[in-house]
Amino acid sequence: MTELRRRILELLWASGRPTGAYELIEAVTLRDSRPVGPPTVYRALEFLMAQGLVSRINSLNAYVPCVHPERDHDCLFFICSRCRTSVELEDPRIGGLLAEDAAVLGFVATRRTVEVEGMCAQCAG
Amino acid sequence: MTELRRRILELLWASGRPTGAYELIEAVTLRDSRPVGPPTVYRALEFLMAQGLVSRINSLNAYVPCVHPERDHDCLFFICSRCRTSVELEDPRIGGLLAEDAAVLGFVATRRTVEVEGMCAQCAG
DNA sequence: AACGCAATGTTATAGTGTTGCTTCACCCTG
DNA sequence: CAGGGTGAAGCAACACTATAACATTGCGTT
Repeated sequence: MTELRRRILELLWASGRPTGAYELIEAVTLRDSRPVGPPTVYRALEFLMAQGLVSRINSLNAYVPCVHPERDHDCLFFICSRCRTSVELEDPRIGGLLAEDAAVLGFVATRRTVEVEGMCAQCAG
Repeated sequence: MTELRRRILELLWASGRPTGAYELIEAVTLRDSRPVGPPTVYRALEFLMAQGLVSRINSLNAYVPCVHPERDHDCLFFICSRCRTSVELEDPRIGGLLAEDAAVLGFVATRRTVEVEGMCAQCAG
């Protein structure tokens, strides 16, 4: 864990919502008062994802800090289209069903993406 | 359903694997011997998705024809990283669990993305 | 000092998607 | 048939997301 990587993780936590790579580039550039290129940030994100500290939300092209880095993440995301927040949840039953379906197909799974878009409780009123 | 939209749907079926928008642009351009711009293809894809005839695979930025356009699609995708094919499956139990989890959060779901990456039976040997 | 290695910097470019506006074809109505 | 409305498609430019290729830095080891 290096300075840059820690910084990006902090920025993600501080942001409180899924954050795009270019937003992070801008934020790091501002905070450190020096230009940071895309590859630098993408590499840091790649590292953080490999550690399970960050997840990518495919339907938004954005990144979020992972709530429970310690465990294997079976996590699903609920993404509010209104306020742009996301909630991460753990539901092992879903992983179980996916594993079951994969087994039927003879499919060897390596990664899962489960994302639900809609309106959060706050925004739905 | 217009000529262009039908053509794009045919190309997707013919391709047999998740296909990127720019691949489709190229294919239509070749087949019709005239240049087709991105907006044209993206609009057609949007239409086809609205009809439930096509789904977008977020983790690949690619599009696939939907296997069962008639039903509400609760579908999940198993995507082979080796041969680049994808298999669509229907498992209502997953939709059920997601609805349950959403209800706990007070979340009003509108769209789901469930994608599993790995190796298909053929490629896994 | 010389080397090896991992992380980061730099520049350019590839890939994906959208905006805004125009043009076309068709259908409807008078 | 003329005029007007509508939805689709054409077109140019641009915005956003991500990667390639190569150079540099810094640090630990020998």
